[in-house]
Amino acid sequence: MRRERLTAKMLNLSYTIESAQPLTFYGDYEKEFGRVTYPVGNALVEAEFINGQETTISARRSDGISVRGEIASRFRLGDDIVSMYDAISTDRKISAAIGQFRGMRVTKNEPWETSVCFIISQFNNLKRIRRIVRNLMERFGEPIEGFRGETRYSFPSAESLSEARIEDIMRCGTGFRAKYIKSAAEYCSGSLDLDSISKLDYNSLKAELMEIKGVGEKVADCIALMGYGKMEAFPVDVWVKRSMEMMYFNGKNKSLKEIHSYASRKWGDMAGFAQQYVFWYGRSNLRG
DNA sequence: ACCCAGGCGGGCG
DNA sequence: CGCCCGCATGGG
Repeated sequence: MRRERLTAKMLNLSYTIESAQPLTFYGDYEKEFGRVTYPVGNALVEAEFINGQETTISARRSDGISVRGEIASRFRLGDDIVSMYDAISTDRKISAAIGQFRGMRVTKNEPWETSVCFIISQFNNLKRIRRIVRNLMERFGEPIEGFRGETRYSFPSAESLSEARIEDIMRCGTGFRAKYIKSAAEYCSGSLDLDSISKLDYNSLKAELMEIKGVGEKVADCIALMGYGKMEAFPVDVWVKRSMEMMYFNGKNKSLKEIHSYASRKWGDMAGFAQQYVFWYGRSNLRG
């Protein structure tokens, strides 16, 4: 497979891959090589990131299709990253977060895969989310031969998971989320077309997503942000709540509604980009 | 042993 | 609307 090259500025692969996005859960990241490998449909994509003045990306995919579109879309290479940083650098607190993780990008992933990852994320921790997703891929995905002869797996489709037995889904370690996965798979392989709702505006999209059992406000915001690229979405989990309270409310307890409206006023249509920094900054520095 | 994790559905006032 | 509870599982 021929490699293709792209360039990007201010793109840090480690922060992007490690910061609890879908590629954190189903991508294989080899830090020492700056290389990430992940399935796209039943094909495999490999991308190596070489840091320099700009970041050079050398990528290939297993099915012979040009990989450029996939990389450009996944890592949002068309974004004007300078003006995005400009838009969210509103104060010293967020600037500190940006300074610590400069180059961390919000990725744009496949909606179904994003939905499953964040349904699993509820009341869970990063390590377990990753293991559960891997188990689902091994059990319900299709095997793909890796670039070095190793066996990897595709992300299981909604159709295949809709036919799975709950107890077999549970066997992947999903716990009480198994019924949500099964029901979401039935819904998304049946009456809901996740592709067709991509044209909706943020609020309508979020409402549609919340019709999926197991998808509440936070998960819907994660799917809107990382599955549909809605940068105004601002998912508030325990870490974002904690961080926002520390950064902007003197550590005082605030409701989700207050945090949402504050973030929306402050960062507007770039709130989701800011959220990734608030989240990862808080989780990295406040933990323990 | 106890507490927590990128929350949600359901029931109640 | 807001509040409270239970929930599978594994790691600290």
